[in-house]
Amino acid sequence: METGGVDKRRLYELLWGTPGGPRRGPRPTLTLDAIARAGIAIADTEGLEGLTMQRVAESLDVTKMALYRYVPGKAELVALMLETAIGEPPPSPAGADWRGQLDDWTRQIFDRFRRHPWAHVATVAPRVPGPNELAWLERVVAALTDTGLTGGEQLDVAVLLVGHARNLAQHSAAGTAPEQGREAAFTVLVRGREERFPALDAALRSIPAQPPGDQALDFGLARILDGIQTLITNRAAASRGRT
Amino acid sequence: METGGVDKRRLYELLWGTPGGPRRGPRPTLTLDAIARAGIAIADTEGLEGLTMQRVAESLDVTKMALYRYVPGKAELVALMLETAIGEPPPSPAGADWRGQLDDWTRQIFDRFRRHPWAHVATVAPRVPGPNELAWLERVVAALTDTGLTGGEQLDVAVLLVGHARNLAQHSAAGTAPEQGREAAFTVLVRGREERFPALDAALRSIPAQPPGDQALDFGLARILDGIQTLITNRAAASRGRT
DNA sequence: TAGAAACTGTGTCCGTGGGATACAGAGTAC
DNA sequence: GTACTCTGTATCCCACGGACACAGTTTCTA
Repeated sequence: METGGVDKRRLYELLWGTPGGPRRGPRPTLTLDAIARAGIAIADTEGLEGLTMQRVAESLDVTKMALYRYVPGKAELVALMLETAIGEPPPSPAGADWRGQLDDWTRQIFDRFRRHPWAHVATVAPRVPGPNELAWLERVVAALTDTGLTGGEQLDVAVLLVGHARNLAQHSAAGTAPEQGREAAFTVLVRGREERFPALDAALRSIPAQPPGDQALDFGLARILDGIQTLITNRAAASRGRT
Repeated sequence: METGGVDKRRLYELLWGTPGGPRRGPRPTLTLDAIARAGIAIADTEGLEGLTMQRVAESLDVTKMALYRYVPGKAELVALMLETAIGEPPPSPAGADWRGQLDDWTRQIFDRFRRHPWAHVATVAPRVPGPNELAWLERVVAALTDTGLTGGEQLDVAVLLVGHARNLAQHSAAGTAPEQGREAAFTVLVRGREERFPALDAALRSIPAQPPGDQALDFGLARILDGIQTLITNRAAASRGRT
């Protein structure tokens, strides 16, 4: 249960360390990558609660304790899984402006989070970011270079976008459940209590059916990008006015 | 460890049920509210990992198993804690337009999430919303009535805002740690690898010092509200053009 | 070429935490 | 007063994370 204590020193080595030269002793039968992928496979289907050192070991045909030769503990394993699951960022769309790049970026990372629902939980606690995670961040900042935004604002945009993608991926994963989306649950709860939630009742009634795709992702992303657009435009205007 | 299985039937009764009439047998020594508050006190200081049925029971001077007379399990306890910790939504600011209301709403719920960092984790899994949670949602939808947005869009706005507040509350809580904010950690990692993360390096260099307050919250919130503003304006213009 | 050193995988053990179950006492309805 | 029902408790079980000592294997060195 002790998933809170993370050995930062060893975790850094795990994420950023190089394979290293020849070593003495018997050859390792496993690799960090194989362990991470085995863990990802389990967590993808059963969630982080179903992720057990025992089960990871079983799927690799080793004993539970053998894993501890590679990974300090479960918390570090999850961190490694996260870095592997996110992977390297895909190439930016060629010839796109900042808006096109950020739009694509957000959908790409949304896709990663949706494929690995446990990643949301894994990213809640403050953590040591891995190379892939920093590479994704680099993309956002690079897209915003020369837009007039400060460095801090560029990072704020990244926080805003990844937060939205992560949040909506969670909703999307929840919608996969047989309960047919959150709106249905809301409707059931509001029914019979319309006088207590009048606006909510009206809103729910106006929704024709379960919207198919990632409508909430699109909606929020468009609002956010519009808002950034406004800032860039206003700042450029102010800058021109000052000179 | 079995925190995944939630008894929806009993959870609904727990959150929405009425106290009920006189019962036979000895009087209960505890109340649901007292249990929830005891759990909140523990989780606020030690996180959900430190929340143990044993510890909750100890702080109430009862046996661990006594709690199971009130709560089906730990998962349901956390759900009850969440509903209690969020509480009823505060009154809307008088005379504010939709933007003022949503701005205030977001900061209020941000405050709740910041005071109870475990709430982020507790809201990851799909769950049965309680009366307080629905009341908060009602506020957003009510604020957006008569803005021209559809019911679905009003809900999307709520998702967007609560996601942002929750996301930033997590960052804020992480900043409370002695590590002095995430930017510092990024800087350390980027140092020596500037050729790999050039844009990120430039952005980090341009940040003078740790910004004091909730700058990222303000930034994202302003962008989101600007984006909603744009949508409302454009739709109103289109509507006028059509008539 | 023979240790010696270092590393890997394993078996065993422990602490902790969630939860089931059976039971004794307390309070209420008839 | 008696039967019924509800409460709190004591005891038990199992799953899981992790420590530790040991045996086997490979490589470096004398």
